[in-house]
Amino acid sequence: MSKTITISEEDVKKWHFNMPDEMLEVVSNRFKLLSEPMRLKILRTLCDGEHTVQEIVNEVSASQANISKHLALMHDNGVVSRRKEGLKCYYRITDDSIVYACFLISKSVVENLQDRLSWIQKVNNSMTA
Amino acid sequence: MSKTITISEEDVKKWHFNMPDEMLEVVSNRFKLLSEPMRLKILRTLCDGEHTVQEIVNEVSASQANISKHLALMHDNGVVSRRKEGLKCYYRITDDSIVYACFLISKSVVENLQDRLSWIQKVNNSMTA
DNA sequence: GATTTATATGATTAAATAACTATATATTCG
DNA sequence: CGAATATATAGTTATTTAATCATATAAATC
Repeated sequence: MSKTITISEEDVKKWHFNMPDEMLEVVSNRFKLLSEPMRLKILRTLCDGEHTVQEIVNEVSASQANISKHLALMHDNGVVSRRKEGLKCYYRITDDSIVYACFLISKSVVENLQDRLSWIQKVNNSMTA
Repeated sequence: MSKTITISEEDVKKWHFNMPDEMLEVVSNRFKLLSEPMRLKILRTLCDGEHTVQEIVNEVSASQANISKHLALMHDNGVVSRRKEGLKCYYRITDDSIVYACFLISKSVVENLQDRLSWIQKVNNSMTA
């Protein structure tokens, strides 16, 4: 039995009616947090559970300082949580809904690309016909 | 009967395993597109159907040039679609999954804020007790 | 065809920020 | 205590980009 998340059209209606400008600012910040490939790589790594900074550094091949800054930023914004054990520091994704959102956006992007592809193919067919 | 979208844990697992670096770049671009308050305001306006540029300008109170640029950017990326009728140009949201993602992210942000609030309240209670 | 209206586009400026280098902190072990 | 290891943090630089102003296109109306 798999955990699922369901969003209804009413939920979305609520979004559009209840969202004041100030809230949109906060939401846009969260989107900005997810708008860096490096941070998405980190999140992809953290998808299967907690990892140390070093493990992440090795996985995504970037400098330790860079990874630390990205982790600090995401931690400040509550996207990842931290647990210290001796010298090591374990990071994990705070809330799965972030990953769900990543999935949704990816899906949307792929659908866009497919739509364009089918147009190109139509044009291509009519040109080679 | 309401339209719903459902995401399972398996979907998310797929995300994390199938997502190559190049795809993460594309996904991060989509997130970047949603990381501007002004563009979220535009999308909030477009939630209830298509609107002309002027209608949007009036709704979000920004300059026409600014709105036009944001709309052009979102159109280039397939987030909004366009329909011209005489002098007027009607924009609409191409794919509802964008709005679903906005809802998910908003939900996540609100949950974060609530968690913090409950901590603050605990501390506050213990200090005033 | 000239004017008005709706939208788009170029150029400029100011602000945000990712990556890098160097350094600091903090914990473990000898 | 001193050395080694793991992580965090300043400071700098280069790049990106949102907003603005001015102008261009393009359709409708007189």
